[in-house]
Formats: sequence, structure tokens, C-alpha cells
Amino acid sequence: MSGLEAEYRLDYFEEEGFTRKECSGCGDFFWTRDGERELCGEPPCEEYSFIDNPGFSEEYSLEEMREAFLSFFEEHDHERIDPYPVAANRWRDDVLLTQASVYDFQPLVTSGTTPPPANPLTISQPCIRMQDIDNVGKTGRHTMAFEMMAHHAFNAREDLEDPEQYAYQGEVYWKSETVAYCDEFFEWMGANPEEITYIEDPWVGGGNAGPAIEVIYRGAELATLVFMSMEQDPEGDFEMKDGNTYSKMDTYIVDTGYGLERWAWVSQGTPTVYEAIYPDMISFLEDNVGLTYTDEQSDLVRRAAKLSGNLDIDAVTNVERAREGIAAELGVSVEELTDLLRPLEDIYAIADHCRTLAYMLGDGIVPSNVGTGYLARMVLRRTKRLCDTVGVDAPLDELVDMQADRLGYDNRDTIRDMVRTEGEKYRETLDRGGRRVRQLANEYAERDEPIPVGELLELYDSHGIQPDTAEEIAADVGASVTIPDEFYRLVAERHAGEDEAAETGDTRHDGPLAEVPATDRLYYDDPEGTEFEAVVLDVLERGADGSDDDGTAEYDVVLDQTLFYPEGGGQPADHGTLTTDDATISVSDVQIRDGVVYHRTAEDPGTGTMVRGRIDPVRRRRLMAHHTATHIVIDAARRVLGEHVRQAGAQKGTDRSRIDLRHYDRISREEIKEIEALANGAVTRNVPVTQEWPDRRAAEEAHGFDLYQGGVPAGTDIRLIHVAEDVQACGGTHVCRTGDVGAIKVLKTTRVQDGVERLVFAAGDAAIAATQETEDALYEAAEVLGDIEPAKVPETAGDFFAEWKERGKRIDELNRQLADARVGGSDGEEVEIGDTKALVRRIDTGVDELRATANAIVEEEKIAVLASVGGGDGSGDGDEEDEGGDGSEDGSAQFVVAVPEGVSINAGEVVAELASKVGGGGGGPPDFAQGGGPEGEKVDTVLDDAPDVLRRLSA
RNA sequence: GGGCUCGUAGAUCAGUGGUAGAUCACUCCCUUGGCAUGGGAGAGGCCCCGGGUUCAAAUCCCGGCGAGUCCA
Repeated sequence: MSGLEAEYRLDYFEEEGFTRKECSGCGDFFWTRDGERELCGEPPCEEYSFIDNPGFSEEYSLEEMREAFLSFFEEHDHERIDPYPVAANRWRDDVLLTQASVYDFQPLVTSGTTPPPANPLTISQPCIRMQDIDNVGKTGRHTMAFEMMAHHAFNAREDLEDPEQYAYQGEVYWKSETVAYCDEFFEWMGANPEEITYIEDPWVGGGNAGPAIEVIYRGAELATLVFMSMEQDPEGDFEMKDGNTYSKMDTYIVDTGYGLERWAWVSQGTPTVYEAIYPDMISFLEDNVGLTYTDEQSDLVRRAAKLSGNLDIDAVTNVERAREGIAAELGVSVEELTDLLRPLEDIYAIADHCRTLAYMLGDGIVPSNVGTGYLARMVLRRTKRLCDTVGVDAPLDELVDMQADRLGYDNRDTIRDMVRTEGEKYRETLDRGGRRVRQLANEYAERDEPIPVGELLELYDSHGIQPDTAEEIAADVGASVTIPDEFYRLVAERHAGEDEAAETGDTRHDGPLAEVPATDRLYYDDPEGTEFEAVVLDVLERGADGSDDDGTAEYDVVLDQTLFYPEGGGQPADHGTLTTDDATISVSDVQIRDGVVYHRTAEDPGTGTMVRGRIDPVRRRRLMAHHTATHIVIDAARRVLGEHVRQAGAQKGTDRSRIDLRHYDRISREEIKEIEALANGAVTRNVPVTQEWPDRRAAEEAHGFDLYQGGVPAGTDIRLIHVAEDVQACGGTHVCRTGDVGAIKVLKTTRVQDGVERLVFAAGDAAIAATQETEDALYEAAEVLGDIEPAKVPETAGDFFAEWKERGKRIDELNRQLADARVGGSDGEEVEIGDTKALVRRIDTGVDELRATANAIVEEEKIAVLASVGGGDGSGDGDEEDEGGDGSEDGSAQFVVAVPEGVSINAGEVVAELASKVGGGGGGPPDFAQGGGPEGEKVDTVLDDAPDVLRRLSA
């Protein structure tokens, strides 16, 4: 069925006397030296047979095994390559984490556009797979962090017309040699060749496919040999298991994967992989939590581990079910087995998670709420919960540091700092969440209802409280909770249909492309040049359809050479003019596609014309200063904040620029000052800014991946910009010496996301201008405050604010006194409403004062009906155009009605009626109500009616 | 990148359009030989900012800023 049967008939198998068999268990085809063999060897067809029975001649630790593998392949003409970061999004944007060694070479190397660092090569690549996170610790073999040892060879077909179109040529080696290497390595390790099986298992992934072989030894899958050689093609001859058809590519790649942890495990024959790879950490944790087993118990644990390793477990729910079977087989109850295993499983998981964290943080991932940062946060919080559950009494940063130390990271202080900061944040989240749950639980407990699922979802989705945490807390206050089995599916439902983020890609230049050679770009060799001559190679009309720019036609002019810098790398395009004999045409935008530079103009200069180009020198100079300043500021920030700081985005401008930096904390004012001082120090030293075009491999070797702060460029050679000690891959234009930047001023910092800080800064003239703006604001403030010394502004403003508050209080107090005084001389307007007296009066003043007066009247056991027109705030700065007081023509009416206790009149109803007569409304509680309306001129008549209204409503 | 939640006294939070509140902390007084404690009084608010709706906005709507959280 594979359709690839012929692909597996390798010379090597023939020469070595292998036979092809069909597994009587699963039906897969496999190759073996053992003619009697019936089964493929892989669980569930066969069990692990290396436990307590190591499969190689020696036991290897993780470090020893890695070294054995790499040196074996080194001796067999492979070059050893340093591992790449686990943060794969540093060099590709389709994935977050490195999940296989071949990720290092996708997509640029595998597609043939960039040469590999060596060919063939060998590597042990740290990887992180989060898919199996729930199984870690439980199955005995799943880990989140692992190293994939590999040997890779990059081949291109030899019969190509133009072999130079790919960055590597010819065949290094292919299938037979790959299997031979694998086989030989097994033998070198002391494996019994008779026991190895090679299972045919075609591979499909990410639009590519090819034959592949699983290598099984003693029940363990120890290697996968993938022969990536096909791409998806509707016309292709090969139908693969995903139902699509594929055809052969010009390049074909040997992609192998040998799980370092599995190899170490098989060499030691321990019951679980964890004991083989984390012996120190496990015994440390066991001691720490005081975990001890009797001989009988450890025997049980051992047997259980052996059994669970043989199960085909894909989901954690299955683990629980599987445990029943295991318990039955061991003759104990599930509960007993679970109690016995749970702490151990947690310890295993903690060890694995700490290594994962060491990789992530060590490679400079900063915990945050997005991207890889979020994954790091999730792992950290999970680890913390595990530690709490099992009772580990050691700070998490120390546990992570144990792994970071072992893995040889030299930024261990920063790692610890990040773990502590993040741990603190988690504690706060838990505090906050705990309070929230308690409150909610109390509410529901009072009503004797269970907490509804909707609330649980909200707690998790919006406040980060795990449902089981909520359950625990709720139980403390006696509220019940039912967590539905499909809880996380319900969470997913809440998120369904939220990503419709339209691709707002720049379509401006998506028209037809000119069929012309790549434009000769002069700005690299002549960064200070502003004028050039060129020939118009092509003119493309644009903008008629797509843009709604009132239909004016626009043109993209293609020249043979240009000084115009096209938008790229966060640097905006140059502006300027193209001059022909007849006209001067302005260039408003410049873009580059496939090496061709398009100059956007409003007029057509005419194909074949000779033009004189002139770029706007001021704009360019400012952009260059800001670009160079960006490099300087990043370097300064790294020195001040730490090596983990890297660019998360940048935009240069003419009067200010911004860079987004990954950092785990807010940047303090002091740190900003330090960064500014360092940056301006670099400017003052006036060192040359130089460019070079080295081979990318040499560049990476010399400077590492930190080169790619602004993304990974394609191609064999890359452009590097040196600013003092700082080196970055960069395609932008720069000033010649740092002194040309002039000055650098950080204008502000904002937190654009958790874990990403934005620095806005200005360089050169713009820095001076920005400083002046701030100063202007300060001087203006000083003048407003009474022409004081600018330095005294903070103090004086403080005094003013304090006095302002003081006066507010005084006004309140005076209002109270005024209200009391008013009650005294009020006999005139009093009317009798039943047994009670009512005071009806108009006082044109603010609402606050009306209220105060009404309160004072009520104190006297009288009903208050007060009105105001024009409603000043009573503080009397009266320079409004229409002064209050000149009668009833202007402004809206306000009423306040207050009723003493025991009087059966509803103040709300009274106000509603009065207010309706001035075209408004009102209401409030029965003892105190407010209202009003726009027709202030009717107030007096309304007040005249008020006693009648009161009498009517008191009935 | 997207979704959701939240910004009120120093802290934690009530407050569903109508006079800004509680608890703790703080200050003072009383109780005590002193402390823990107990009783009483007081101070402390640009209700995050800016618009809008309304007679009236802490409250409703829009925008911004700040914080938290989940997902990819």
C-alpha cells in the first residue's frame, strides 16, 4: 500500500542478507537479519526487553551517550555542529519551538536557497515537545525536553540543467549509506545486530514526504531515518498516507533522528527513562520530599513501570484506564497503586520540566503571555504546582539551576532571576484567584447551590485558576463544584471563531512584476550619496483598481540602478525625485521584490529614458542616524538588562524610532538612564560603523544567532553591520561613524505585552527637538504656576495639589454651614402638609449645596423641596459667559426633594412630577430624590405648584 | 496575533443611573504596671484618563492608558 515498496529495496539490505517480512502483529513491513522473526519488534507487537537487561556493552549517561554518538559520526566524516536554540521562532515564523533537528535547516537550507553549515553534519539538538505534556512522568518514556541526535546530508540531483540554482550540489549520500551508518553505530555500541528491525514507515509532513524507516531494538524505537525527497504535487505519482499525491524534488535530504534519552535508557536498562537521564535530580527530590519505599513497594513500582512502558498510550485519560489493567495484573488495587506511583510520577515530571525550563530560559525565552514566552510560563506554573502537590521544599529557581548547570548554560543568574520573577507573578495570580474563588464560593454556598460551570470557565479563562484549584478552595467554604469531563473542550469553544484576523498584508505592490534583472543597489557602497543617474528599464501602471486613492494612476518605475532605499528591516523608504529632460517627478514610496526595486511615482518618466535620481538627503540622514542608533540602543540595553534581551520588533522613523525588547520586568528609570549613558558613550567615542558580507556560516560561527535580531536573511552571504563591539545582520543604511548619530534620547518606555518592553527614542536633531519639547512643557508649567523656577515645578505642583484638596474640603464644610444657616431664616416659604412642615425654596446653586441644604432641612423634621437654575458649581469663579443669577432664562433646572423619616411621602415620586414639568425627569429613593430638566424658566411656577403636589402624593 | 476579565481609601474589595461604603492598616482617646487584647473617636477618595448618552454617570456607550488571564 505504501506505493514506495521499491524505495526500500536497498543495496545495503541485500549485501547484509536482510529479508523483508510482514509483521504478524500489525501488518507493517520490516527488514531483519533474523529470518525466523515474525514480529516487527515495536510495542504493542512486542514488549520492551531491555529493562533490567541493558542493550549495549556499556551503560551511558546522557552526556556520555551524546559524546559517543557525535564522535562516532565525526570519525565517519561528519562535521559536528553546535545545537541551535530551542526557540525556533528565531529563524522561522511557522513554529514556536524546535521539535526536531531538521527544524534547524528549514526552510532555507532544505529548499536549497542557503547552504548548510556543513555537509554532511552531525548534531545533538535540544528539542521541546509540549504535545505529550500530560504523559510526562506517567508512561515511563515520555519527556517534554529531549535531544535529537542526528546525522544529515543535503543532496541535489546531479542531472540538473542549472545545478548552481541550489546552494549545494550533487549527492553526499543517500539511503543505503544512511542505513549502513545506523547499523554500524548500533554494532559499535555493542548491540546485537540480529535483534535490530527496520520498519518501513513512509513519512509525510509540512508539504514534504518521503520513504522513512523506524529502527527498533529490544522493543524501543531508537531512531527514525527519513528520506525527505518529495513535495506535494497534484500531478505527482506517489500517493502517500495523507491522501495527497507527491512528486520528487530536485533536492533530497537525509533527515535522521536518534533519541538521546532513549539510547541512554536502553544502555542502562532502568525501569523508566527518567531514572536513566535524571538520576541526580530524582534522588535529590526523593530525599527532599522524604519519599521512601519498602523493598516490596519498590519491587511493585518496578514491575508497574515495566508494564506501563509497554502500553500504547496517547492520552492521559488512557493512562488512568491503563492503570486499572496494570493494578489487576500486579494483584493490587488501583488506589494502592496510584498512591504508590503518584509522588514518583510527579518527581519524574518535575525533573523533566526543569530541564525544559533550563533550555527555554537559557536560550533566552522570556516568560510572557504570548508566543514561546507563554509556553515557558505554562511549563513553569505547571512545575510549581507539581512541586507543591508532592511537597518539594526547595525554591524552583534552584531546581531549574541544577539543570541549567548540567546543560552548561552560562547565563544562570538571569535564568534564576527569571524563574523567581515569574514565580512571584504566579503567586500573585494565585492570591488574586484564591480570593475570587472564595468570594464566589461563599456566594453559592449561602444559596446552597453548586458553582456553575460557566463560572469555572471564567475563572480559568480570564483569571488562570485551574478548575481543580477552584474545587479545593471552594470545598474549604463548603461550596460544591462539578468539573465536567470536557472542561477543556468547553474552554476551546469559548475561543472558537476568534481568529479571523484578516491578513492585512501590504498589497500595494502586488501587481504584475517587471521582467527585468535585479536592480543594482548603490546605497550599500555609497551610503552618503544622494544623486545618481540611471536608465528606466520598465514602468508599471498601478493603483487604478486596488487603491481608493481617488483613482489617480500611479506608476512603479524600475531602474537599472538606484540609491533609493526600499522599505525593509523596519526602515522606511527614501523619498526624492527622478528628473528627466522634461520633468521632475517625485518618488513617494520605494519597495523591493525579488531583488527589483520599484519607485512609486505619480507620473510616467517613459521607458528607456535616462533619469537623474535625487533622494531627500535630510530624510535619509535622519533615517540612517535612527537606524544606527537602534543598534547602539539594543547593545546598550543588553549590557544593562542582560544578554537575554533581544529585539521583538522595530520601526525606524525620521523624528523618533522604537524598538520592542524582550525582557521579563519593567524597565526602571534608573536603567533607562544607564542605557542612555552607554548609548551616548558609544556616540562620543565616534567609532566607525562598518559593513561586511561574510559567508553566513562563518558569520554564525563567529557571532552566533544573536546576529539575527531583526530576522534571518536568505542567501549564502549575509550583510553584517559592526557598531563598536555590536554585530548584527542588517540590510539597512547606516551613518559612517557613531558620532554622526549626534545624540540619543530615550523618550519613553511602555509595556507592549507582558515580557516585551517598548523603548521610544530619538537620535540626532530629533533627539534635541524631542528634549526641547519636553522642556517647553516644563517651562510652560513653571509659568502657569506663577513663573517659578522650572526645577521647583514638582514641589510647587505638589503644594498646589495639596491646597486644592484642602480647599475642596473647606468648601464642603462651608456648604454644610451655609445649609444650616439657610434653615434658620426660612420661615417665609414654609407650608403645612398634613402634620409636617415643608420648605419649598429656590436657591440657585450647585447640586452639592442643594443636597446639603436638603439634608439640613430634614434634620429639622421638615420636608425639603429645593430648586436651582443654571446650576453653577457654587465655587464662584463665575467667568462663564452667562452669569447665573440674572433670572430664569438660562440653564437647566435641578430639584432635590428630601423627606424626614416617618412621613409618608415618596420623594422620588415628587421629584418625578416636578421634573416632568420642566421637560426632564428624576427619581431616587423615597427619602431623598433628585431630578431636573432643561426648561429652567418654568421653575418658579413649578415651585408654586409644589405644595399641591406634595399634598396629593401624601394621600 | 486574537479572546475574556479587571482599574473605587495605604491594602483587599462592596457599590446595576439618584447623598461614595465596608474590613484591615493608620492617628488619637479610654481599658492595662507593660504587652496581647478590648472599647471609642478621627483622618484618609481627580471612583485610571478623555469623549459621548442623560435632568443626573463610580455605574451605560466609545476611545485611550494600566494590570491580569486563556488560546494559537
